[in-house]
Amino acid sequence: MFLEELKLKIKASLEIIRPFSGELVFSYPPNSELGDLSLACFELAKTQQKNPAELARELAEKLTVDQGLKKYFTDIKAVGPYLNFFIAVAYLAAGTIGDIKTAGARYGDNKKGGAKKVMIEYSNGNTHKEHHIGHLRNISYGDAIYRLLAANGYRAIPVSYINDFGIHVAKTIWNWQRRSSYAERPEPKGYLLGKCYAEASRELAEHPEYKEEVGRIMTEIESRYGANYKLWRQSRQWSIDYFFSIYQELNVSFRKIFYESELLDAGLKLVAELTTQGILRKSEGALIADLEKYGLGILPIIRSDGTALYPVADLALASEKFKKYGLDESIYIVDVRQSLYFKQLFKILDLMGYRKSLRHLTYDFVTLPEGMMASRTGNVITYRELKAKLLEKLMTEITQRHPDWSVDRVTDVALNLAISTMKFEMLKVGAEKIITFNVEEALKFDGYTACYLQYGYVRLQSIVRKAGFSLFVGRPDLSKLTDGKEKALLMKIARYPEVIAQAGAGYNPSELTKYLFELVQLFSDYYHEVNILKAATAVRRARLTLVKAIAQVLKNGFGILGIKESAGM
RNA sequence: GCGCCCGUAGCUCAACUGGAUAGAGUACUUGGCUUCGGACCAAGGGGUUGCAGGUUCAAAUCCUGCCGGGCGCACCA
Repeated sequence: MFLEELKLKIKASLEIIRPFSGELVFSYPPNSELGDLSLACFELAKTQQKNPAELARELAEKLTVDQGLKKYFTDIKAVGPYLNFFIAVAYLAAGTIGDIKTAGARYGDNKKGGAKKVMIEYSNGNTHKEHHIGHLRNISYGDAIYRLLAANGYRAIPVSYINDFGIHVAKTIWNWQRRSSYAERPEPKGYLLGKCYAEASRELAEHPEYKEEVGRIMTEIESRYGANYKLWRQSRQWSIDYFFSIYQELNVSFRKIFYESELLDAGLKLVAELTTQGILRKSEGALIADLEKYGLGILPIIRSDGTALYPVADLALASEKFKKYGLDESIYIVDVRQSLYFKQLFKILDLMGYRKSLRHLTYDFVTLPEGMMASRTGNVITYRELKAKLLEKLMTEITQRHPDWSVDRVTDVALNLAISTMKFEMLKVGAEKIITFNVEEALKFDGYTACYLQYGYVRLQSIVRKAGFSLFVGRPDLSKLTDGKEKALLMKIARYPEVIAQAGAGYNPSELTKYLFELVQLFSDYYHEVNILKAATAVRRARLTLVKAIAQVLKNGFGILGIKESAGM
C-alpha cells in the first residue's frame, strides 16, 4: 500500500546515507503543520552515539537533496529530535486513490495472517434463556473479530457452541408446564422461553421445595424418553429458531454450530480416559482436575451425583475442533469472568497433548445504570426490547424527515440504523471496559454514534448520485486537490490499511470505530467549507474522485464492523 | 486471603503500546440554513492523568507501595 512503499523508500535512502540496523518506527505528527510523516530519531541516535536532534538535522539536510526522494516530498525537516516529511499532495493523491480504485472492497486487507486457520467461537448462548444486551456485545465483538482476522489474511472460521442441556432447561420446562399462559402468547416462542426461565429462577430461589420436581424433569430429559424429553426437543428447537432469527437480523453466520447435547457422550469417554491417565481424580465424591500445582486451583468435572458439569462437553468440543478442522489456532470469545475457567481448561488440554494455540479473548460485561443485570430481579434489557425502543425512535425521526417515504422504506432504513447503533455501541469502547448501558443515551444519535457515520455516508452517496456518470469519464486531474483539508482526508484514507492491521493485531475493533468517526469528522468539516458539485469542471472531477474514495473506505470499514451502509436516512 | 481488570475534563471514553502542546463525544455558552441533506459545522471555557515514591533524555503508559471500585477463586455456565 501507498504509505508502506513510501516508508520503504525512506528506509532505502537512509541506509545509503548512514547504515543502521533494526526497524525504523514511523509515526504521525500531532498536527499537519509539523509534517505528514515522522521518524523519531531516539533509537537511531543511540546506535550512532549521537544527539537525536543533531542527527535529525543532519539527516534532514542529506535527505532533502536525495534525488530518489525528491519527487515524493515537498520538504523534509528536523523538528527537535523528529525527522518530519511533507508528502507531495499530487503523489499522495495518485498513490492512495490508485490503491483504493484497484483494491475496491478489498482495500485495507493484508496477508499478515499467512493463511493460518483460526477458529473463532462466539455467541455461546444457552437455549431457554433470555438473549440480553450482554449477548449482543459478545456477538458484535465476535463477528467483528472474525471479519477483522479475515481481512488480515487469516482463514477465519466462525463457529458457535450452544448449551442446550443444562439444569436451566429443566427449570424452564417445569415452569412452562405450570403456566399455560406462555404457550398462548403471540411473541416468538424462543423469546417467551427466556421470560419463562427468568420467572422460574426467581420462583425457585424463593421456593426451594420445588427443586426436586425440577430434578426429576432433568433426569427424564437425560434418559431421552417421555413427555418431558419430547418437550425439551420441541422447546430446544424454538430457542434455536429464535437464535437464528437474531443472527439473520444481525447479519452474522456460523460455519458450524456445536451443541452440548451432541458432545456429552464423547466428553464422558474423554473424561474416563483422563481419569485412567491420572489427570482427573475423585475428591469429596466428585471428579475433579486438581490444578493446584499450576496455581490454577481445582476444577470440578463430574458432580458427586454422577451428572456432568460444563467442562465435559468443552473438552470434547476442543478435541473435535482440532481433529476435524486441522486448526492452527482456536479462539474463544467469552466474558472475562470465565478467564480462570479457560486457564484451567487450557491446562487440561495441554496435559492431554493439545499443544495447539488456544486463546481466550475476553471482554467485560454490560451492566445498567440501575446495577448489574440479573434475570432473578428482572433487571435486564433483552435484545428484543432494546431493538424495539431504537426502532420506535428511529421510525418517528425518519417519518418526520421524509413524509413522502413509504412505510416499508422507513422501516428498512430504521431497522438497519437500529442494528448499526446496537453494534457500534458495543464496539466503540475497549473490550476491557465495563459498558454501563444507558438506554436514553443510546437513543441519542449525535456525536460518536453509528448514525453520525451513516449520515456521513449518505451525504457522500448523495453527492455522487447528483454528479451523474459523465463526470467520471476519463482521468481526473488529482493535482487539483490543493486544499489543506483535502490533503488531510487523503492522509486519513491512506492510513486505513494500517488501522486494519493494528486493530487486527490487538483484537481491537474500537480502533476502527474511532478511525471511521474521525474520517467522517474530517469529511463533514470539508463538506461545509468546500463546494464539490459547483466547482469548475476539472476541480469538481478531482473532488468527486476523492469523495468516491472516502465512501469506499467507509463502506469497507463498516463491513468489518458488521454494519451495512444505510441507503438513506 | 490470593489472582485478574478498572481509576484520565461534570459525565462516557481516546491517547498509535515509553515520545512532540494529554485529545474526542456529551453537557454548558456563543455563532452559522441565499449552503452539494442542519441526525451537520465553527468557536469558547473545562486537567496536579486516584495518591506517594522510583526507573530515564522522556511516564497517563514501566516498577514498588498505598487508596477506591468491579470480577473470579469445588460440584453454576
